[in-house]
Amino acid sequence: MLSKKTKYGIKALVHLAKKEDRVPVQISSISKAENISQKFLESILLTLKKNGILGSKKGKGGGYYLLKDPKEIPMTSIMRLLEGPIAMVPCVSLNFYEKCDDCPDENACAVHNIMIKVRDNTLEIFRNTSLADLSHP
Amino acid sequence: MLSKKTKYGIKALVHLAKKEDRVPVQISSISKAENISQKFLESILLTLKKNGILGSKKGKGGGYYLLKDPKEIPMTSIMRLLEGPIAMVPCVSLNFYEKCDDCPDENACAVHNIMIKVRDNTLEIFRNTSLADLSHP
DNA sequence: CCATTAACCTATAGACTTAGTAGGGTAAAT
DNA sequence: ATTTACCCTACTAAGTCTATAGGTTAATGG
Repeated sequence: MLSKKTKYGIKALVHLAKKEDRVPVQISSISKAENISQKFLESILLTLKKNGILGSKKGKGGGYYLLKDPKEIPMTSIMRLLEGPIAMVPCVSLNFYEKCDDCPDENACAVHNIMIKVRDNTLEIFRNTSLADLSHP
Repeated sequence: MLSKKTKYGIKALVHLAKKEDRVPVQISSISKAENISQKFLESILLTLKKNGILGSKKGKGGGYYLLKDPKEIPMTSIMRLLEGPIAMVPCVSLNFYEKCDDCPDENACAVHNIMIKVRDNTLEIFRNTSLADLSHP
């Protein structure tokens, strides 16, 4: 299940991508338009900023804006940043790998093998979908 | 992320599917072979029994056994039973649908639309994978 | 018929995560 | 100087996950 954090984060990014110019948008503005708790959204936008997706400007007329072209922001980055691993099991995760305690041999594990398939499939979708694709469906 | 409940459940089912005959296998036996806490496994097998996947026999020589041919048990059933929805968001779930509080129009929602893609892809894999496929890789 | 075996059932608890809330501090425009 | 809005820390209520404990019921063997 996708966390609300990720869901809200994506919605906010799409909101920003839909603006043609790069004029800063205020948190309160996004929060109202997308029905997201302002304080919660604040923390989400902050992590997006710290990870190089968003820029911000303080003071009057300030707000958040995209640092890159929406075409250059793939879903994989957004998901890994907000949600964490894309794989359903840590032992098949590319970026967040962890060995299973109970599994003596990964290659012989039925769960492992099918979850690799699922991961590859999901990854393919996320790799081929950018923020730009999300913004004009 | 896949819960341990689901993971253990799949492992136990594969374990049973690998036995050629339908002789009952005891919880303790599966628990040892698969490195699963016995009591936890007990509750998992019980829900599999209540939902028509497994049969059981009490007393000496008792245990759990598959009720159907492994070919006839698709991953979709196992996943929905143990893990719940296959979709990443309730608003794109076929069997566990729920409307989002924050979303005025599902069809206009970017998250909704990409998650439908992911769901369809994952579903295709799970539909075309049976317990038999898991058991001889 | 009685002892043994193993499934069945209920309750509970510790650890962890989620989805926020509260409340202020800091920097930059005007 | 004052407004505006970003930035940060801490906390918490609720829920889920992963079990554990302990007793009950039913089948089998002698």
